[in-house]
Amino acid sequence: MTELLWGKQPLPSRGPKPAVTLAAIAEVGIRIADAEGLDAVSMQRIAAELPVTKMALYRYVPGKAELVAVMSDLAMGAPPQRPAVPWRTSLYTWAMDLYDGFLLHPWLLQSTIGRRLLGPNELAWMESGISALAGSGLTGGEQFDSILVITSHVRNIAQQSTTFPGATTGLTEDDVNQSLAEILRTEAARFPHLTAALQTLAGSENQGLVFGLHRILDGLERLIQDRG
Amino acid sequence: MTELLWGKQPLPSRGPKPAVTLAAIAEVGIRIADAEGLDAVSMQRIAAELPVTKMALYRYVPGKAELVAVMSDLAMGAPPQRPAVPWRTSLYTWAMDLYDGFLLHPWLLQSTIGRRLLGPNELAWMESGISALAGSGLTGGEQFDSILVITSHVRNIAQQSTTFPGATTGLTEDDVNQSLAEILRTEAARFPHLTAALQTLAGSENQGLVFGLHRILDGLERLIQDRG
DNA sequence: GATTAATTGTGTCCGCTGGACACAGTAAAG
DNA sequence: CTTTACTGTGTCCAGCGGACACAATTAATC
Repeated sequence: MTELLWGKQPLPSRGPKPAVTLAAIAEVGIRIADAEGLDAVSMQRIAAELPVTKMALYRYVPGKAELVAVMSDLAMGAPPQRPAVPWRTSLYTWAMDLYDGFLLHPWLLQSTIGRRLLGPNELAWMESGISALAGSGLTGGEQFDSILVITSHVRNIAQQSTTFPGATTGLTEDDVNQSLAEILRTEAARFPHLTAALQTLAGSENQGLVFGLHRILDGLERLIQDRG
Repeated sequence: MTELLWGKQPLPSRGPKPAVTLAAIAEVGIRIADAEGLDAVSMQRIAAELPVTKMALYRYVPGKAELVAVMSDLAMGAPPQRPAVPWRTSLYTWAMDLYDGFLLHPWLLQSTIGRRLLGPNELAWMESGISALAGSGLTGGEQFDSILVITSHVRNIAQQSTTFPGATTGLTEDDVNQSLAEILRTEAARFPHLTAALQTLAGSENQGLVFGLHRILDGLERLIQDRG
């Protein structure tokens, strides 16, 4: 599996030339996932857009799970190179870059959950985030935990804001709000603080993203200052 | 759908008595998901543990997605009642309670992602979290965003720490670490800061959870103090 | 050059999934 | 007693991931 992700496949000597490549297979999968969601990606579907049949794909990848892992690391891409700036600015930009990536390939939110082996691009993203905190005085573990908190936040905001084909329930944000309003019309007594909070809700684009990001960075700042 | 989640089903007058109930169906689903993961939950499987056939289930629920939604809100349960304490302590406990819930039913991490209609229990959790910030001086939107950040963090930590049947790739944390160590043995030059951070990594149980939680709460504290 | 061994692509088959649909049985209202 | 509403069952379908045997192709070896 690690060999697949890192492209360290020993190329065979004998036998017919392969008709396709793992990268080409993954790219087709990415195209389908981008257009119709991760659920639309099936071995049949991928093979249909290549000059091979479904079963031929299993010569390049052991199973669908592994293929999705390869697709994910490929779609993630390398993190943008940014000039060296203070850690706070650097992490802010890093988070925004990450957010952009998730908007570009929303299915990554599905495919990169839970414990998994890390590919070169995902590791490069980690390296990029960690490097911002390299001279901060935090321990290695704290650096990891810090970028983990930021990643979690970015992920969940992206998950909420994006409406990507196939994966969600097909509900618009208005549907949810309308359902909530209807419920609170009859059950407001059970949820007083929630009802009150909804009165003063002025939703603007990306507000949740920057709000949470600033709170996390404020918290990190306090820790770093206490250390220094 | 809202009627399903909130149990507002108009009970019919004529016709045969239903052999089961929606709640009973959902409970069987929860038992299966707890034991074997969400992927093991199928209509066949549920029906096999009930005195009905698969197709009879569709008399109680329109489809599997809706059933999972009902299961989720039911398994979530009501948030524990806690005594009134300062907002910071209250949110800390709230986050820990949430974490415990996710460990109890790990599949909730799968089933409660993305935009969805809210059931009574999930709404009660929100109410409980919001109420901690009711007198803090934050706006309603800020209160929402605050508990959203905390929820994101708790979710992602739970996702990482739990090894629940069927859903994950079946990798242990050692597998991941070993793969990482092997990669860095040959590719350390590409990931210098990451390699350095790994040197001073002292992983202890729940460290990531409390670390991130304190950073977020520190950030909120600063905002609240600035307001007051 | 002929033979052997390794590798690729194909076709067939399987169990499983969610769900559509027609139909028979049951209970209450008229 | 008839009508009406409702429940449960059996059959059928397309699609999924994948196991497996088999033919075709190519390079290394004798």
